[in-house]
Amino acid sequence: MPKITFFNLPEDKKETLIQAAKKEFSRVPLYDASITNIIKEAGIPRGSFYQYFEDKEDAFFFLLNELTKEHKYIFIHLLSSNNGDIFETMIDFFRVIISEEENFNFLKNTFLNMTHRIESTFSRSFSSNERNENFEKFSSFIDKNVLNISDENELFYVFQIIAAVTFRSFVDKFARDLPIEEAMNTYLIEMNLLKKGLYRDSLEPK
Amino acid sequence: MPKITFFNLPEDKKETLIQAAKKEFSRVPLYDASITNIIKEAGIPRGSFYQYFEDKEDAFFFLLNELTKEHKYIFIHLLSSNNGDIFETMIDFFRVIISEEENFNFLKNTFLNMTHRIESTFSRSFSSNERNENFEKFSSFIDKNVLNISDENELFYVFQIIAAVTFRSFVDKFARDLPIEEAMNTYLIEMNLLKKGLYRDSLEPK
DNA sequence: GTTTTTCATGACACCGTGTCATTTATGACT
DNA sequence: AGTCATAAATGACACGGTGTCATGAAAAAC
Repeated sequence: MPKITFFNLPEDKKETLIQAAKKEFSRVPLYDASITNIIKEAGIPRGSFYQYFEDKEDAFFFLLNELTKEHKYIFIHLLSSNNGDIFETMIDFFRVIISEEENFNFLKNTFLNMTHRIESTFSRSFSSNERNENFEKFSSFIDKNVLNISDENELFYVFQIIAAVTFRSFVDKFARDLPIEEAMNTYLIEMNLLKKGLYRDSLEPK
Repeated sequence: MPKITFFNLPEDKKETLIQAAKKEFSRVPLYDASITNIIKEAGIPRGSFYQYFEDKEDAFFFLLNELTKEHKYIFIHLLSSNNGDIFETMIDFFRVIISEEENFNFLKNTFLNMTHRIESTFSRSFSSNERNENFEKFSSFIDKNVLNISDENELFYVFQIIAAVTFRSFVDKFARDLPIEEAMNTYLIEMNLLKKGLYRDSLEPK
């Protein structure tokens, strides 16, 4: 978390700083980003940066968190407009994220360098890798009737699977610079395979 | 790829260097690793390191590639002993990898900092995110009768899905330091969900 | 208007990387 | 066994980036 000093900053200076950081993290991934570039862009002295943030990571995760909050809002909205259908929601959500122009390069750098720590932060937007408040909250919105689960417990694993495949699809989209429709087609195929299952039931062939 | 000079090295010196690098990359992930530590451990001057490798990454990916070759060998062996059943094979494979004592910390650091580049390298052991020779080769070993696919083309996506979920399970195991049996249980549950499908067919309720 | 707390600033110490000029080893050819 | 050419070894050093800290300015409190 940024230091209190950062939050006390006048709105415009804060915004300048945020934009400068965003620009640098859009240029290169976290580990290649340089504080020197950020302060040059923002026009502040080096010492000030450390007045506001612990370090480079602190600034990065602050931005990522902000972005994630927006995504979470979008996700909940979509879930409700799809009447709790998790698959339809994921498909809509996938399209929204890969269509974002504003954050394209930031997202690209982030997805292509998705450490576990980054993934955990990002996951908060639509699922979670731990059973926390978030999971409980989302869980209540989900239509469980259409899911092939025997108890509430299995829902957690269903989430995990969908999240894993979705993450991978994001990475693929950015890594291979797929056009939106091509990424969507692939994602749709994978979601359908997930729905119907990968295994053929030997009792009812075909 | 390491430079020719490295491969020309006498076997024992090469081995010393490999062990030193492995030790450093087991201590910390790629980006935190220091060449200084590696050369100190190996007892060679700084300049020599650059005689052998392009840089830190070069050494890391060399090690990762070596490890991946072993994994690939294990995977093919398991696939054959399971008569081409991809699910049984993955489950055996998962257990083998998380049980490795020798490379535990190296793997942990690698999985928790799985950039796209690292994932691509690692993927070569059991699948691939591109349709390359590897995929074709593995494809021929797979028993497609038990899979719920209509054509050879869908097999690729089935692979993608299984790989995504498996990766995520690896990361989870290392991130939460799960005991082997607990990680196995979770993995089994997820593989079963993948097999039977996440969606309930509304035409045949329950 | 004085004291106290908060914020701004940039020089600097520190550390790691990658380079390069110089030295040393190897070994082929005569 | 000497000359030459190629390959390998070496460590000092330049460069660049990070984080700190002492000092000064500003704001707020009283």
